[in-house]
Amino acid sequence: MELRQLINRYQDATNSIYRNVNSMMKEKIHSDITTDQFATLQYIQKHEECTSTDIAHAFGVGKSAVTAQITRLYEKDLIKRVRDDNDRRNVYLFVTKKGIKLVEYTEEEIYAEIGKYLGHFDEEEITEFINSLEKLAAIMEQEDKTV
Amino acid sequence: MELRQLINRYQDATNSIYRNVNSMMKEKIHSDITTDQFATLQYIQKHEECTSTDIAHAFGVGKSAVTAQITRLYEKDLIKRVRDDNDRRNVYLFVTKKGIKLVEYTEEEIYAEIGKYLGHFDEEEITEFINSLEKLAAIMEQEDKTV
DNA sequence: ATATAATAGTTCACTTATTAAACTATTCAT
DNA sequence: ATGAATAGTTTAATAAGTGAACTATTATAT
Repeated sequence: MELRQLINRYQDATNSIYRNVNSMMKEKIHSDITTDQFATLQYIQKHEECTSTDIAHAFGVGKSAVTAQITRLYEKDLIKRVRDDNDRRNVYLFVTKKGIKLVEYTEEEIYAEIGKYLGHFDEEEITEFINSLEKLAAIMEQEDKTV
Repeated sequence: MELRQLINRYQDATNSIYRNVNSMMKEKIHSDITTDQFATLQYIQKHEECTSTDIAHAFGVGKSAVTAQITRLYEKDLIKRVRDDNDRRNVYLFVTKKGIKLVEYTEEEIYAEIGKYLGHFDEEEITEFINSLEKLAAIMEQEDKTV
């Protein structure tokens, strides 16, 4: 099997998955926030007390993009901004009660949906698959640093 | 292993891969077009004589988004729009010579890069991995239709 | 001790990508 | 021949991103 063909298959499959995950997420988010905003909210919930800079690194975007993003969440009362009194440059981010409710409810729905998909795979196939994904991710991160 | 954990691992890995692929593509596209624009250009090259509607379906976006997208490519002299004389509603899309050059050159670079990543996997692991990806994609497409 | 660097976050101006609705032009169907 | 359907575009709005300039604060180096 040729590299070129494998890459095309990889591209087609990941594009299709990406598109489907996105539209599924849109369906499951019963709120006026976008999938991007939900991803950021979810990140903040999983990394309480994180900063804008953390998010910028995690998502690979500039700080100004994050400011805009978290401002949208802030205006919807989904997150809190808490200035550090020891180092007043830092602003720590927290999810509000309203935000936690939204994340938890939406995650339930999304997990149920993904569970349905994964029902078509047996345990071994899933773990092998995720192991390969993680291996690929790790290689890419490394390759990035050495450049 | 719990579903929730598997999903988190899946999410983290795919996010990381998506981010890395994107930034790698940005590096490799030696032109003033975005990764989205390149993806559209690549699609047109692989599906010569396709229409805006085809692209809208393939990428899961509205027709007006595609009009905007292909207008950007058109203004950069990368594609041609050819009105069908038998059914003058249709506009068929073609990549110009300049566009073909850009796609071919960039694909070389991207394939070389991805080849480097895949060098860390053995043949069997890759095909298993891509098979699982395609299976997941197929399941999602189906699930979508039944809803 | 103070001037200079660095860091964290925000603002600003601009571009890209997207949506939904209204619109034009054309073809199909009864 | 009229009304419905289709293909594509335009328009107005929003979201998301960049990069540069800016504010405020802290660290460092002579």
